[in-house]
Amino acid sequence: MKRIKYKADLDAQQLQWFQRQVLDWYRREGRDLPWRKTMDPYHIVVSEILLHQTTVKTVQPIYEKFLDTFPTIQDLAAAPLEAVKYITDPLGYKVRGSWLHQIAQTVVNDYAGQFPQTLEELLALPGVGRYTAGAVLSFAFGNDAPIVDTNVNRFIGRYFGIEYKRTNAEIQHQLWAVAEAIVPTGQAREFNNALMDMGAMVCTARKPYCLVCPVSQSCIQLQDDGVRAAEERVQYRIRERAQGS
DNA sequence: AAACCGGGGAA
DNA sequence: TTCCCAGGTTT
Repeated sequence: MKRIKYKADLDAQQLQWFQRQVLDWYRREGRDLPWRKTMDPYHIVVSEILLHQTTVKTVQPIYEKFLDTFPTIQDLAAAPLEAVKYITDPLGYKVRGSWLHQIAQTVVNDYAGQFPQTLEELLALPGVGRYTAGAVLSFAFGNDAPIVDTNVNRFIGRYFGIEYKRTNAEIQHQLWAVAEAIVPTGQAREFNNALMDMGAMVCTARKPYCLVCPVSQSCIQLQDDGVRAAEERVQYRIRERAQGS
């Protein structure tokens, strides 16, 4: 795989290989998470907003408690804001409780309880940016919509040789363009989850597990780091394993 | 483009 | 202690 900046740089053959490797790995090693058992857009939105800058482990019990307390979007819309914040505030970023409350009221009052299914309408909801909108479109509605969260940002940034740590507009545009170009037709739900799990479990922020990465052989970042860095990375993980996780 | 919001876990 | 976490909004 060559270093790419635009989707025109993608080689169709190599892209197909990449998609296959990532999907196969996901079917073997992917995480089984509560919000992956549903396609209800209400459940998806709740999970995604709770997951903003918040770890999966921290969110899981809160997610269960939230839906247990507000089983339907009508329940959430009718609840007092304080009851919502009581559950969500302990996570930090305390504005998220009111975001969810407002979203519920908007969907119930303006959309007859049915979530909007267009990018534009979703982006108009409070607390819903490009990532969350893409998550709803792909996870709930099965659209071939891309997502770029911190995991995807890092994984495809490294693999395709994009300077993912820089936050300027051009880099972000490139990452989104690549994320959109690599989604396999009709498989966005599974593939987007796979990309996130790769970022969370293999292509980690610190000390990535290149040793067990299914696409390491064509990773630009690994090539740039060189053989010596790659070897050190492997040795680090071997020592770690010897000490017993 | 940079600041801001935040508690919690891992290194 | 620092770094990082399924981001988005405001300045």
